[in-house]
Amino acid sequence: MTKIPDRTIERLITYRRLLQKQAVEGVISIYSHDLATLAHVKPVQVRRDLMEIGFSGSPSKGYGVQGLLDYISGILDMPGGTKAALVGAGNLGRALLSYFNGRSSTINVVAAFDVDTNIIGRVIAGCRCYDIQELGARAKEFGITIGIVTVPATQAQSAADALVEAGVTGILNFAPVPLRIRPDVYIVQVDITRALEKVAHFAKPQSAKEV
Amino acid sequence: MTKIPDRTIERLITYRRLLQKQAVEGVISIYSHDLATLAHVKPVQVRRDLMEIGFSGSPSKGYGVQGLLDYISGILDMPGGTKAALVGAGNLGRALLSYFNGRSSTINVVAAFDVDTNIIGRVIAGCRCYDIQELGARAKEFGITIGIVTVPATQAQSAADALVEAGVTGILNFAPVPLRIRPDVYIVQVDITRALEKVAHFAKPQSAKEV
DNA sequence: TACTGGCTGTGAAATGGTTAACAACGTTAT
DNA sequence: ATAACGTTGTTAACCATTTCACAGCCAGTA
Repeated sequence: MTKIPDRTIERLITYRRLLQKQAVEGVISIYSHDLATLAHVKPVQVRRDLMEIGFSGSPSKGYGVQGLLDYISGILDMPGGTKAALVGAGNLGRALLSYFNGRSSTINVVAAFDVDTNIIGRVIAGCRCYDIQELGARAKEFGITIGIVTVPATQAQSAADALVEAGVTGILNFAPVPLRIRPDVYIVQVDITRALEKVAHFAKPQSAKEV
Repeated sequence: MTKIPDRTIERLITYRRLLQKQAVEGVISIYSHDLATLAHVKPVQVRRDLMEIGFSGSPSKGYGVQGLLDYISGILDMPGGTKAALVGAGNLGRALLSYFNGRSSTINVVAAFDVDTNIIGRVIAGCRCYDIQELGARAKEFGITIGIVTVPATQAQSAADALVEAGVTGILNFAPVPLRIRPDVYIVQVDITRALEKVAHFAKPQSAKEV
């Protein structure tokens, strides 16, 4: 199979979430048109995405919900699940721990790490917080493959370096700093300050009717 | 001025952040090459972005740091600053309140709203939490123009509707649900669960050497 | 002054992603 | 059985964005 584009993967994740809801509501099959409406995209986009991954529907029936769900999960998920580590158990880190935990059955945040001795040893959302020094050892122990960075900007690069050193192959970075990392480690930057500033800009009255 | 592309705005926000750091370090002027390195983009991308907004540098001197900073801020910021409301003062909402507060001088989260009577009345990061019923009144009182949605998925749509009703022109949505809103209200979706799943997918060993 | 080097500014090409348009097909109704 | 309908699968056109390639310019140098 050729490489699936980044944007398509994002939409597949959205489709899966919507399909899960449809499945529990007892929907057996769904048209590209309906899935598109739910996902806020055009029907042809849905059909193209499913073509991309090689999933076929049938005319007059649409796509089988359960079949499509399993098919997408087969593409997205790591068999056996994914174990993640969170580095930086401050306000944001702890909130994300609670947020992520139990939301996905296939991705589990199994350990948190920090430098603050007040936090080390605590258990947050069923997840123990260790000294950052132990990252390498615990990563091996738990089989951690991805890392979540929620430290202050000044420490983001070294946190990322430590994660790479510990063998992770993907990093979710919440610090507002572009990370410099080996190209074989996949990075997703979630820049919430930038997102807020973006909203502020486009919400300006001018941006709609600029001269 | 013609409309500035979405992606360009995102980069301008990044440039500004990097330039601020350079400015305090005493850097007077900077080449597209250097700014590009800091932002993890190509030099030509920087030059094209600055061309897009009509800012000129000089050969052999590069771009004036302070001048560029002011120029970008003039484009991005609302004169007089932007007031935001946060709806949903749960774990994530409270963490974001602390995170945003004091980070930007031009965007202030001035009020939080929730339905939980245990939370209403509390002050988090210098920001009082009101009953969601008061949203309309407080929005006018404080001059709120953008909203941040951090409620559970099931209530995201109604929270967004309430914000639009209260007159906001932009929404930053953290709930994993595509919002259906008037097209003149600008929405930025920050889907952290999707971001995590995306990392998990691309961190799969297979995704590099798929059959 | 005339020359050189390295930078900016920008038309043009390339790339990546989205949308239009339509052929092929299964289901239903006649 | 077959015609009509509405859907899928897909090619080709389209659009936005990025990148290339190079002209124009400014400072420094002989």
